[in-house]
Amino acid sequence: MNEELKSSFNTLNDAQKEPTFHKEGPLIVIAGAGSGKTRVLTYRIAFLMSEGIDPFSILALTFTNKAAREMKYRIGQLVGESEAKSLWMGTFHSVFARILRSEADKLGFPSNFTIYDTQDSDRLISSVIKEMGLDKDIYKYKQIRNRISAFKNSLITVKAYYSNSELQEADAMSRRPKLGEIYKEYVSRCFKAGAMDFDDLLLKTNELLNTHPNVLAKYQERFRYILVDEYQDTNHSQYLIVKALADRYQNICVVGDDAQSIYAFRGANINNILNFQKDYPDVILYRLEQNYRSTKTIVNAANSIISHNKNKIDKVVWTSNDQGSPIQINRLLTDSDEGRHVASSIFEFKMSEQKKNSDFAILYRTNAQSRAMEDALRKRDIPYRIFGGLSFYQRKEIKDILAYLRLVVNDKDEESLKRIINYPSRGIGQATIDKIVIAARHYNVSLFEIIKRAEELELKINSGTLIKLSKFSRLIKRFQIENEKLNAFEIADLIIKNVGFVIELKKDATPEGVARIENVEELLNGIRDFTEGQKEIVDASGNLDEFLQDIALATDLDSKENDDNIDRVSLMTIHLAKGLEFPIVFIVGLEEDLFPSAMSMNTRSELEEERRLFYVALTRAKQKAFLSHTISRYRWGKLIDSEPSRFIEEIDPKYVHHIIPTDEYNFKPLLDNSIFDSPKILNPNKIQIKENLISNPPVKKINILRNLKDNDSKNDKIKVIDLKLGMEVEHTRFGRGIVEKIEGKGIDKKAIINFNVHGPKNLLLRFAKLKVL
DNA sequence: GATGGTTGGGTTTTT
DNA sequence: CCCAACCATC
Repeated sequence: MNEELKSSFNTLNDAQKEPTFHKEGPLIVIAGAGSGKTRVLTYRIAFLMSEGIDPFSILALTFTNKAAREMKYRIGQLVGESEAKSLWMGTFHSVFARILRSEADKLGFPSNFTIYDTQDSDRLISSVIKEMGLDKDIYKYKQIRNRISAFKNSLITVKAYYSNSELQEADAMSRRPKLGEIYKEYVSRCFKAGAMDFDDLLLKTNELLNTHPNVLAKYQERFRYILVDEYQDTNHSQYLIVKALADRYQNICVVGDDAQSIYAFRGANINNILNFQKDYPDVILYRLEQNYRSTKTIVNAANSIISHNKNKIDKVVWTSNDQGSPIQINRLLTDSDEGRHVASSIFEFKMSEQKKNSDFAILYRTNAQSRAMEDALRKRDIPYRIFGGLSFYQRKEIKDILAYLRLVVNDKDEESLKRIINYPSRGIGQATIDKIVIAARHYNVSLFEIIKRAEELELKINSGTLIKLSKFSRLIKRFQIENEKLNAFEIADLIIKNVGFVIELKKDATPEGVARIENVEELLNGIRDFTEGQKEIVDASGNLDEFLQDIALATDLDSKENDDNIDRVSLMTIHLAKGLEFPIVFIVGLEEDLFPSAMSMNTRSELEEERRLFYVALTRAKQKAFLSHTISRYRWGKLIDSEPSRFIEEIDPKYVHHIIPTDEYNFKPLLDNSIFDSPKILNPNKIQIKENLISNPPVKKINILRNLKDNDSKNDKIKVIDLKLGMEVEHTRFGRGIVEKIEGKGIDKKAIINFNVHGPKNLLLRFAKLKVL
């Protein structure tokens, strides 16, 4: 080992060194938040390589491709870039997709199989339900998709389903006796389309390893050292893959934290980590409990939250960092107030403490919450970046183009074909497609095969439509021929020009339409960059197959980040924030039914997962954490009252500081006349007691606004702007508009105002920031 | 038979 | 607010 490497190993603490230098045999690292588990994995791989182990025989499975890239880079810095390049590193999905492509023939799939995303799966399931003549209100495609996904993640194939009477009975009981048939048809349609969904990438890997002992032996020999990050988030299917591959040499290293298990909804099984010691009796368990990331306040507050969970491995996360400042809890009136509060806090921090935008993160439970934050940040001219949500590759205009590209590579891909056969509109409608579908089922061939041979088959399609079909099939065939000669960029450019996407999109001159054209340009630029990049890789061709494979599993978190260095605030869901850290973190929307989500309050285990999610959120913060909740929030375009999340009370009160801002518009007058009185800092428990006194008998849902109203109806001090029909008004956000309708009385008075730019809006006047002109 | 407008229903989290 | 299914029109 060279001196330089040796000295970098000395930056590890003793607890971290032990698993890093563990040589042979299974090990598990239970690592608390911020305890440097990524460092351990990185250094461990560097250590193995410095011991002379071939990087080609090391497999490291990470949770995101970005994490893999970063780790590879850091290992490259430690042991040399060229060495690090040969490491097998990536997500389960991307690593095994790659293996499946090279072994696809053994499973009867083409090596350039298509990967169906969730939307493709949904559409396929919907059409199966429709074709089977089932009631779509009973057989809801989303529920069916979730159930099929759960089956696949537990390795319950169609065959296994039919030999399990319990599952069948459960479905019969829930009025879905045909579920097995849908499952069967879905699987067979995917197979015929040469397509795998996300779950198949794992399921088929299991199938491959189970049914081909020679293939299993090959990969067991190759991957002599296997490392798995975020092991608490693996599902049964992933667990079995790892178990099979590690069986020969047992050099398996898993790292995880049961307190951060937040993917049970996707089939993650916390027992994988809890039972690891049973699977590998010789395992050595290491614990990393010292947190290097956060202040004492944050670490202790997080511990106090997680102590409310019953199901957990006992460990004590501690830190020798400073105490830090208390966690601030802010109560705001509405979601837009919450946005303003976050934006102005960031603004003030930047002024007073010289912080960069990238020091801040805003974390939320659902993607929909980003909007209020974006609006407020934009108003303050604070640059931001949103991670997740609708990813670039999921946008309609991009998916349309990708559908052409996918169809050219794999013309059996039914979902792609259906998507673009009449886009841009070429006069091939639903009735024609239905006939083609029937014929395809009858002859047991793909839809495209039928279209190619439409004229020779007697399909009862009129001659005009037949000509249109033949034109379409010639178009695709021409692209296929060109694709043999061209690289990804050239063929994509050719297709986009020939199909006339841009002309189609230019019909829409709205800002959104213009943005779509820009997205198409961005896609082309992306393909060009990809093609250029592939030239440097030895075995790569830079053709369309490779590009589609590359993007099929790409996420926003993976791709966009390194392409610009603009200093921005990060916005993302808590799920996406796992593994990341920020000096200052805002966790917004801490309200019952939102966080914890209304969907996860049925069982204790679901609630515990929400609590772990909150734990993850809080432990992202290095220096300061701000929590906020609102009294009412727009949901589905309606104002909904909300009560504070139970999680707020679960934090040990020693570490929190409740704040009611007084500078918010409309907020102070309300307070002055109400139960809140003057103190700025108050204890939420007190409020609750008072409310319960006011509204007798105690109401289950604490409705602060209603209580205020009752209080105020006596002295009637709330001022609601006086509007009359036809008045012209100005709104801080929507601009100018005309009052079209007024309804309700007093504090509940609402008005429909038709805004010049934003169209008609129904506004609650006690909140609306309106000025009469 | 195709197209476009309207309505009504549904929204957790992600590879 | 966004998407899918439905219905009326060309």
